[in-house]
Amino acid sequence: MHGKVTSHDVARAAGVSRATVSYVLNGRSGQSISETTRQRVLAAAAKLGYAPSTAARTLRRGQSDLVLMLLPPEPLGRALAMVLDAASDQVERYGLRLIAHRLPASGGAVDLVRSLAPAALILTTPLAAEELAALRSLEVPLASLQQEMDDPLGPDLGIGALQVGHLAAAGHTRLGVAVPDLPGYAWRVQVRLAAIEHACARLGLHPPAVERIRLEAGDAAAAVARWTQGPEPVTAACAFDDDYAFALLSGLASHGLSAPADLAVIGAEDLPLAGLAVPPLTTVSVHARMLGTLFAQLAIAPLLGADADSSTEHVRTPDAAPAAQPVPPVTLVQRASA
Amino acid sequence: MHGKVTSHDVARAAGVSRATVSYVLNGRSGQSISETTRQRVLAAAAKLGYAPSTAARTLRRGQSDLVLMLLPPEPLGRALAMVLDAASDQVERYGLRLIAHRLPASGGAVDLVRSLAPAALILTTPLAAEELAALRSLEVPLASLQQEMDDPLGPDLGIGALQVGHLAAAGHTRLGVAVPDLPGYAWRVQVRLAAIEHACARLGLHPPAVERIRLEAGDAAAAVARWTQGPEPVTAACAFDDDYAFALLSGLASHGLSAPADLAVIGAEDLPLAGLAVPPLTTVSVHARMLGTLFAQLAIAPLLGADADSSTEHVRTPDAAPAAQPVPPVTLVQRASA
DNA sequence: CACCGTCACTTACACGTGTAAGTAAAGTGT
DNA sequence: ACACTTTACTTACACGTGTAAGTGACGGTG
Repeated sequence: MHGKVTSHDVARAAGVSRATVSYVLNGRSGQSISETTRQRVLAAAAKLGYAPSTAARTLRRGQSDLVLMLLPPEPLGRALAMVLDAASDQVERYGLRLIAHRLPASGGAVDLVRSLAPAALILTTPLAAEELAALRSLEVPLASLQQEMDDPLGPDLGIGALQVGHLAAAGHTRLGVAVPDLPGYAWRVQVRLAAIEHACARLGLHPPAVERIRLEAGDAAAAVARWTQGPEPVTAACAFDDDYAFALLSGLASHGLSAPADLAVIGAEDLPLAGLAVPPLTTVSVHARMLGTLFAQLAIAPLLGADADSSTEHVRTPDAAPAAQPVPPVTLVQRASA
Repeated sequence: MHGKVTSHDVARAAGVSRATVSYVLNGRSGQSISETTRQRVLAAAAKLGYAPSTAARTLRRGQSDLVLMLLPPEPLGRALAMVLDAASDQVERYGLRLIAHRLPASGGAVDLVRSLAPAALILTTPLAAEELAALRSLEVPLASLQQEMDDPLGPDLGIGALQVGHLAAAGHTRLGVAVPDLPGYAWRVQVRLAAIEHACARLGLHPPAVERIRLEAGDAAAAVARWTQGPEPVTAACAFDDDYAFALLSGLASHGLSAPADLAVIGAEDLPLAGLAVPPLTTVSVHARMLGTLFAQLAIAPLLGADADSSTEHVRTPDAAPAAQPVPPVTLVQRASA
């Protein structure tokens, strides 16, 4: 009952051959097993606490039952944490398991995937083009924020467009943008800025005034000062994050100003804290759980399609219908700050 | 260069036997290999892009090079995300890999560990006693927040004691505590409350007045009202989290009160936002990165000790000295709110 | 009674790796 | 010149699993 329990042990305990055990536990269709021995095997397996070795099973099948989620090198934000959560739930409905690995900045994703042989891959962080190409050539089903999301909503999920749209509808024409200047966030910042600039151009607004700040009152205050002074002041600002929106509110307060009168502020992510700010923060809510479910679905879909093939029929169909909902993954949450 | 590259392919390309490539790549000490063939093998492996199959290697060794970190069912907070980050860094210095798996509420940790055969285990979430016992009997090196941290600092890392100590030093004798009422946080809440109650008793304060609230302005305002009204009002409050501290500040504001005059408020976690609150939040900083490093070290240590044994000598010694620092993992950050 | 199909299994092999044991040639000591 | 160590490999096996192919026994049909 302790150390290692193999199917051989189960077979001996049940008084049958090892193959029989395998047939019983995997419910192979082509084979017929009498009900009595089937029960005997099941009982023996349960009693011994048998858990098949993923290593051996993976070696045999050429593919494991793990879905690998690659995380960005920077620490996870709340949104990504919930994506992980939801994806994990979804993946388990198919009898698979989700594991996450933080990708070091040095790369090495390809080797990991080669050696782990996961059933599917979920990318939540951008990769070098050649690394991505190498991954694709590995024939592992792959869902990527970088790529798959390119078409439907743009790689920033439409956050930038929603922010700009709301501010423009309120009559603002000169916008500011506050983003982190940390290297780890470079790609996401670039994507967001592109989306915001595109939206401004489409709506006929002036090009946005970008400020790269640290998450400190001083930095935020300086940015606010640069925006609000001068002949043609910025009247509204998009924050990269609710965190940065908080920083802007704090910066305003340190000048004796406040939102939305002196500067409208809109955040992104809808943190639990957003409603507690003074004034309550208008923000863009990211339905992270839904995104996670969607990602998992995208990654697993090819495995289901190949159900007819002999290679990957170990993927269970789920109990309840999962059906990725067509709800937009981001929505505006209007409060008082913009 | 595409699909699967096995050591057999490398051997053929280098014109040697498969065993030779294994000896070369694993740098076995007992064997002697001529420098010329060694280079030939290395070149062939690099050219073909060979990555050894973890499955086969794990099967052979009986133990994989993965360190498994089990995450709680609830979404990760910032602190835990940074623990993951740091642990991942530390583990990779030893040539191992860290993967994280979100533990479903239903359990099933034992089966996962049995089948994955990880080199070590890091628990960041409590398990049922019997499940923990089963894990321990698996002989996998295990570092657990639940257990290992019991002695040095108590399972709440000393956060509660630090909070109470600071408030007591400022002359407060009647304290309130604000904690979440979400079921997912039940264990952590219980641990924190125990620590706070213990600290209050030790310092001769009155037993704390506990309020279980949701992260909403209304709930927080009600809690503040119950504390501040009455014949013997609470004058200071410990929040479970900086999030809950923000909620308390918001609750105070909605009554026209403010910290620390009407109610001193102390948080925990030192979010980036903490310094941006009005007033800036006094809080307990958790050195999450250091904790992560420490955990990883704790988990890996048994593998290093067994270096003399033949079982697990594939763990590399790190390039730089890692040396878990004896710095306390939590420190007080005094700002204005308490 | 011979024949055939179905049932309920068992035997045998492959997956890719690490490593103990074997082997042939070259070097070394007396 | 012969034994004996050292060098530089190769051959062979085991890890635990999934599954194709094989094997009796049994039941039914001609």
